[in-house]
Amino acid sequence: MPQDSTFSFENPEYRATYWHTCSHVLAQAVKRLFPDVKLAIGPSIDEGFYYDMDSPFPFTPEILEQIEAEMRKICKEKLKLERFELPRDQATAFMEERGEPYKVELIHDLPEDATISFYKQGEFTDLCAGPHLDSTGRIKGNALKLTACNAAYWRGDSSRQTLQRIYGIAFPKKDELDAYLQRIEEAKKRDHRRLGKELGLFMLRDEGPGFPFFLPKGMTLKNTLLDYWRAVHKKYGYVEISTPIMLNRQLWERSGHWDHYKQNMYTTVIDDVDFAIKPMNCPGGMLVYASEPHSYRDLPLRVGEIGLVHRHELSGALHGLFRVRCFNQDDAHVFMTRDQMQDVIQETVRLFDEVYSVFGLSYSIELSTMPDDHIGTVEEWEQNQNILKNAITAMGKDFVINEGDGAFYGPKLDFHLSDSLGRTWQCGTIQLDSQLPERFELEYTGEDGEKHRPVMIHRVVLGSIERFIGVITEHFAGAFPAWLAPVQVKILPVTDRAALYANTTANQLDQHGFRVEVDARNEKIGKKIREATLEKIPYMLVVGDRDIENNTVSVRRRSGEDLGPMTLDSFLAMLQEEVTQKTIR
RNA sequence: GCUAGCGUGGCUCAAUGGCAGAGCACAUCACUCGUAAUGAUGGGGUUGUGGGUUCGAUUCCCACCGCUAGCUCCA
Repeated sequence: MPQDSTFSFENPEYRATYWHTCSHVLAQAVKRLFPDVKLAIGPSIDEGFYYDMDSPFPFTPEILEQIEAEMRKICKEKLKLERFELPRDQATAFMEERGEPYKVELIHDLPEDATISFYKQGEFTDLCAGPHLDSTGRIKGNALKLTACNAAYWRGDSSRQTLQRIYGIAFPKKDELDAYLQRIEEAKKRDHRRLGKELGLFMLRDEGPGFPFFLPKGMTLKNTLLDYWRAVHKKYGYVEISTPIMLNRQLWERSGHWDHYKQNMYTTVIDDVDFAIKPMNCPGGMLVYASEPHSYRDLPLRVGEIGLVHRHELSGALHGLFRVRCFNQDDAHVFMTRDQMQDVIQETVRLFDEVYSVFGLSYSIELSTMPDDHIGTVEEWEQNQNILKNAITAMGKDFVINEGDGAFYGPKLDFHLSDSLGRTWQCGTIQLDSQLPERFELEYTGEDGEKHRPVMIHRVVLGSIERFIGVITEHFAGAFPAWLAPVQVKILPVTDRAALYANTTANQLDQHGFRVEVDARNEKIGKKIREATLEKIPYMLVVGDRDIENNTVSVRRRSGEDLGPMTLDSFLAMLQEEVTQKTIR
């Protein structure tokens, strides 16, 4: 591939090609150093590349350095990459001869009419569809780094061979690699597990793996978030309920969870009857709907629930607040007639837009379609998928299709928010469901006086309150906007003489509903400022003799901005405005 | 669950087959100070848990628990 201006590293296709060729260089280096290692697959990914290999020994950091050095050599050798094709039987023989069983399996599984192509660079040849750079000399050896080595299952199947995956990253310039590594370091600093500990938000203990404890400051954050959630939902016409955490087996059989979700459910026996702790809120919600008759005039009926659910996740999947075994879903079920579906979905997306914009979070939408393990007919699924598609298309929103990833009861729209590490987290979801109303025989009386079956959506905006708190902790690097900050104002008396004035000021702020603390320790003002800044408290009020005399407070932001002395009333007005507007600064 | 690595005061981290240490935090005392760390003194640890090897284990070995990275799965 020629390296002219159309093939800049900014171009995603060129970048993928560059990284893909890097993965071949990686494989070549490993084969030179360790001929016994068997090669599996080695693609480019969003950030860099990897190669899966079957090795009789683990790749230690020292070995990775050796491999990296060999890769640099290969780049310097400027080996030409040459493509050639072979018919299936010759291709198989070629890889069998080289002792590459994984490649043989890949060839075997290629479609009948597939072109089987290879890329050769020096003594090394790999099965590959391409494309590739024209020479290993195109790769900048000193801007290349192997970043990790981890386990991966052959073909992503946990019942098959565990392979070792070597990850790498590469750029055309050394400073771009340095900037990338710098960015990873920065991201580590805002890891919500670290900040959660430093800021006293939550903790995890060996006694309850995956079951987070919320500490006073984290609880304030969570409650403030929920206050906002309730206000928004009230505006959009929702009512709120709460359903039990544990319900009997019969209910879960009726909902389908006992058959489709049991491996993730915590169960127990009470008075010889099987019970399950709810992994989802829907069945309880169905019982509430079914508890009284409904008219078409009530629809759409929007019923919200902050529901605590428990799911038995694999121990290796647990990750701070991002992946836990018990969490609160900001759930809601909207019951409606079939012809209200499009409107309700659009209204829900508008609600999502409103909420996400408050946090300054961007998202992308994924449409997940019928999985293998599903209930309901194919026609119904297609019809429902089209309703979702049409609703968002009409709003001018883009989406990608995630084939076969729907819930077992219906297709869904997933909203993926981006975090500071560039990872995306599924938070919001809108799931269409005509199955549960059927199973629970939900009804409403139509205009015609006849009984009809409603349809419903399950939807969450924040997804899991816990995960969302993790996401925004990283997003804001712990410096929450004033409306959310667990402590909004810290009052810092300069000397003991200002202690009384500090307390009076604190009381006034408290009476106006602000969250305030006083740092009355016998420490220098510099130290108090330093610590309040590290605690990421939005506003510091320094009060000393001068302020007492002039009846002022000296205002400083956590950013270091010194707003100077002002009356408490001016400060109150400023803070009130910032909190009401939910300003991000 | 799988593969690899890790587990030392509240936190961040040293050290060693032979008396377990530092900084921060905490407590006490002095200092009363105006925008990112005042000083001194002191208390605090069965080195994740249980076994084993050894004269002696925090260090070596085994099992279990938990954590980290990734795979798988997912809000």
